[in-house]
Amino acid sequence: MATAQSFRTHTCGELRPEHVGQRVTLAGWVHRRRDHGHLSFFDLRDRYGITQVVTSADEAPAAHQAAAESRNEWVIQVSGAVRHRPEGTTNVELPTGEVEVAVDELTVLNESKVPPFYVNEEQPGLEEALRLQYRYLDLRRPPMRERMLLRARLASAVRRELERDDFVEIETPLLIRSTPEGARDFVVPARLQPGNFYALPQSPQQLKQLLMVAGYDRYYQMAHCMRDEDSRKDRGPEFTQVDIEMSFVREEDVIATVEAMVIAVSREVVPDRPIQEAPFPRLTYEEALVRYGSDKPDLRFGMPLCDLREAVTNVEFRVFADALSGGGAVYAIRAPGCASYSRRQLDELTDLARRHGAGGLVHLSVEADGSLRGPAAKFLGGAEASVQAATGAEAGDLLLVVADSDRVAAATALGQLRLEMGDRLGLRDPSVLAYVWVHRFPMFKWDRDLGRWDATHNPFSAPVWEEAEQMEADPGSIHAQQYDLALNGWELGGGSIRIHRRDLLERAFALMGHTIAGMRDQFGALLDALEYGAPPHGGIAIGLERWCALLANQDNIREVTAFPKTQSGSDLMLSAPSPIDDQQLADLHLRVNLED
RNA sequence: GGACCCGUGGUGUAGCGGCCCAACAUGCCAGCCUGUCACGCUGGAGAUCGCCGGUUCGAAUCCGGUCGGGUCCGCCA
Repeated sequence: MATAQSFRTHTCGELRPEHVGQRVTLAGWVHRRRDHGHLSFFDLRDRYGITQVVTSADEAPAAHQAAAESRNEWVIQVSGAVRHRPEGTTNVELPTGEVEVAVDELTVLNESKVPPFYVNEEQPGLEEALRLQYRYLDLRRPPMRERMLLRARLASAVRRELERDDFVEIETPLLIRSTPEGARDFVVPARLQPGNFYALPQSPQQLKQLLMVAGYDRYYQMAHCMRDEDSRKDRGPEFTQVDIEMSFVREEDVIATVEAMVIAVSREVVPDRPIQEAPFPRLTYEEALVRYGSDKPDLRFGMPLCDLREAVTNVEFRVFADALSGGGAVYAIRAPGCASYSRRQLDELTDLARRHGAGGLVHLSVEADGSLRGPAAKFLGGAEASVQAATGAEAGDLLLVVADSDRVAAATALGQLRLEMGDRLGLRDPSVLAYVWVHRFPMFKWDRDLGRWDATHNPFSAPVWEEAEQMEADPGSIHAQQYDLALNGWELGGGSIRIHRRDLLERAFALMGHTIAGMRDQFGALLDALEYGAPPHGGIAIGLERWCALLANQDNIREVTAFPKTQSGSDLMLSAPSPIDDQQLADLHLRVNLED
């Protein structure tokens, strides 16, 4: 309950029958007015709710006159007695719906222009650009307000859980050093050091590891991070991560600690959303890839990928044979009851598969007599039965098959089709929270463009200790102590046990083509620190906006961000970015070159 | 860097070569209305169809470009 103030005695979400008879003062926005001439009703709104206030020409002529002149979104202050609404006129939709305020005094605190969109109604088709331009009005709208309050409760619950568990919040700087690893940096010119630049953090990765060396063995922070990369609905140029790091822990310990926090927070913040499975299931990266075609699988539904290698091994169909002989794979999913899909629907699915890297899509309908129908059916030779056995297909089902000489490409393309079919068949229950850990990622992947091995995740991640010796001998075979947390098909966060010994970190970096001098230059502080008693440590970072969006059942992080950027990085309200004037440029020793 | 979709009174939509100096709903303004809660009734104002150029006798409608927004690939953890 908010502290009492002189402007108001109560909020607009507060009054109940127990207040009847009291004289109260409320202040808020005119949400909607219903003017009956001699009697008028106002819904008065603030962030706590809506209360109906009434003016009457007979009882309070001056207030009634002021009410008649008031308009939506004006800010007014009203005083009067709380009374029961007459029999049969209560509003069960409103928590305050049993009472109303009989206004005897109305003060207009500020007028409002007619807003560019409805503040008092949901408007599904409303142009997002307009909402962003007038974000302060958009944020007034109850659904947006609920999401902002949910986000606040989420962050608050996270803090409470972590602090209860002895974590300390430590802020790290926003002006740090640029490193070429990872995403492109946002950069800030250093006025006092002409020609030099700070970078804004992509994450406080090195700093939190240094805090471990410093002995703050349980650190967390609501860390603002910036990455100068193209936006998506689940990522923007700036975001907040729940950044966590712990010392004297193994992978088990971090997972257990974070999982307990996530469960407690979820139950507190969205008590009506069931957690599908707790303890959270754990999949290795390999299992996730092979069963769901994703390293962030949506476990709310089944429809697993089926490996058709055995089933089609003797089939002469070129698409399959080439994929298999090329070291690839043939995977299928079974879409129950979709055998009657139209040409158009199948084309859409084929297009989706292609967009996600598949060469094409083979579709087979299971006929009533058990035979398979489809353009590729005639090439299957005698393999129909084995394909059906491998997929469990029954009459009326649709089989979607992707073959590729790159097994990861085949699986991920089909993984996208799985999600699409999950949507089309309504299998992705919007109420359920299906958290899942994915771990044991390959430590390195071969980067064809760079011609060298590169870290699959964060370059500071430790290898599985028992595998570390083979690092140089067979980089592709070893795994990182890396774990991602996924929720309903989104990557919520990721972390790892870090390398805490300098020699091992140098070996890992060397493998990725770094020279000793280059390492010293970019990561000197961390390398040095590892020589001063760095404890074994590891952590995780959870994307707050993604988590919040999922808890709010939104599929876009802008819906849980107060002032988001557009896809092209603009702030439509502030008109940022913008040019700066010549004097500012001169102070920063910068010259703008807009050629090419 | 690329692909696709969207852009018509304040807002959301319809119109997709002449019947459109543009229709509907809502909002807005005015009048009436003493129990409404998307109050109701009556009347009124309001857009040259994102912008530029082209095709055509004729363009909101077709074509090209451009700007803004979105989704996706690349990128990004």
